[in-house]
Amino acid sequence: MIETSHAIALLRVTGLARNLKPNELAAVADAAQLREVDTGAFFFEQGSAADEVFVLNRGRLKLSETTPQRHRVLLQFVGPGELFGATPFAEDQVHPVSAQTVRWCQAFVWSGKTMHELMISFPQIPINLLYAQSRRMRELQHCYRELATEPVGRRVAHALMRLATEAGWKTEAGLLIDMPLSHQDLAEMTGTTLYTVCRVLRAWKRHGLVDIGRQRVTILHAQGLSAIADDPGSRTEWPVCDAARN
Amino acid sequence: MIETSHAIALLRVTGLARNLKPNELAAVADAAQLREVDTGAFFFEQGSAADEVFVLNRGRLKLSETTPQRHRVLLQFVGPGELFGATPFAEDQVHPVSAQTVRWCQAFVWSGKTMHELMISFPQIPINLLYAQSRRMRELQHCYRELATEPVGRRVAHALMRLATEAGWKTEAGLLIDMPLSHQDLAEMTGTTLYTVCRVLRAWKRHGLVDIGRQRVTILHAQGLSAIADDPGSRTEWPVCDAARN
DNA sequence: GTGCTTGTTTGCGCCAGCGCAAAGAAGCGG
DNA sequence: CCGCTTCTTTGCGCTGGCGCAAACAAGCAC
Repeated sequence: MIETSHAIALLRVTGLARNLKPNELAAVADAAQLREVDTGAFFFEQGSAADEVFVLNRGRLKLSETTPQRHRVLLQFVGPGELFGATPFAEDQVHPVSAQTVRWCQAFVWSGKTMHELMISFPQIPINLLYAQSRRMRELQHCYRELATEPVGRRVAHALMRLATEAGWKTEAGLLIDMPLSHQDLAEMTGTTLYTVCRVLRAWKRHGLVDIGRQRVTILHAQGLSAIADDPGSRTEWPVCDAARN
Repeated sequence: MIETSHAIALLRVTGLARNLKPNELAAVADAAQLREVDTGAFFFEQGSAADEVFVLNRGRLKLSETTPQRHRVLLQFVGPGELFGATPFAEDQVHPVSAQTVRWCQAFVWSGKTMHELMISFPQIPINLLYAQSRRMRELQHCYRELATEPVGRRVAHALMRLATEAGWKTEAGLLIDMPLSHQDLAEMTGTTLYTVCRVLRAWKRHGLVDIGRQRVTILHAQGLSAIADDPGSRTEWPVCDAARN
């Protein structure tokens, strides 16, 4: 009942509730709670018990995994309409990742039990979830392949391009990535260090490809970046030190 | 009708058909074809149209992705009872990976349309698929994290331990990984080169941890390997060159 | 057997990227 | 405005791992 028509409209286009009839959609929405979390706080933390499914309504958050040695890996940014924390669908009910917000967030929440009942009642739901997972799986496979085979520069360029599609904001200067994004974040996204990210970005700035500020990146020349990210031919190599040291 | 009771028994415990009633299981089995593929041949190749879902009945195969630059990444080995090629559940119906057998294989096959009908009729199926995907997702996330943060030695050790659980064969000498497995394969699994894999394995052989032959690895001291793979403390570093050059 | 293919081994040189250390610089709270 | 925290930048030295080249070995076809 608390859900506004706007929120329901979002749910409709979301992976979870696509192709549901209006009354089914209402049932799904009615079964949800809304939960709000402040900037920098967590929806859940790695290792904690997992018995809820989330769909983000407003805001943005990051899913990351921390190793025992305090290394961190940033697996995914989640934006409005996206599903996250769908771990009740695994045997051990423990969150493998942490979900930390990047700004104020609001999300739909279903308990594992509720969601299971909904899935039994509306077979379209597990099918939708399956599609969403498959898409995510492909993305992850792509990142894995990239990490295994591509040099850093490419990986960072590609990460920036993805962020731009997810959260790009057209300004007069260029395409601003509209969220706080530190070099550390980029490093954790691309399996490198903040030092290397800094050198890469600095070199690109010198060449007029991007503009950088504190936790802020603007893409000035998207085509150029794409070329670095994807172009399989010509300048396949643009190593970090060459770029940084001249 | 062609399915033997043995085959159906396998299907039953498989991710796909778990918790189905006997008559439902029969319907699922009846809707499947059986397909056989020789050693080294493909169930499907990267880039080809994807409109089928597979469950492997006998044999073993590998899923790999090749980049435009001819680099290859080995994403997963598939054994009996496991699902693969479940790409009809994504928008663009193109296989992102190749499925090459490692020995003679036999698999159940459903067309995308058939499977979709089955999923609508038996909601337990998409739920099962969702569970299977989630498990796989976690594995991939783990490999990604490992590739991003751990040194080669660890990654190779961990790959071997996983292979041992999937396809280990207890012999008098030790735990034989019961499939043809080249250094190249291991390199593609762990995001390194065959040279480095060779050096690592050679060093371990010298220390009595493993025994190596042509496309054959036997684990002699599983505990030692596990220590290298997982132990977060003590000898967190066992770099390749130190190990190889003394 | 002989030759061929495919996989393994190793020396050697090298370089992409790491990571410490230390100095800026941007923002925030009071 | 001041001090503190967090983020960014850069010099510098170093090393883990790459990758060529070339020899060796195991199996397979005939």
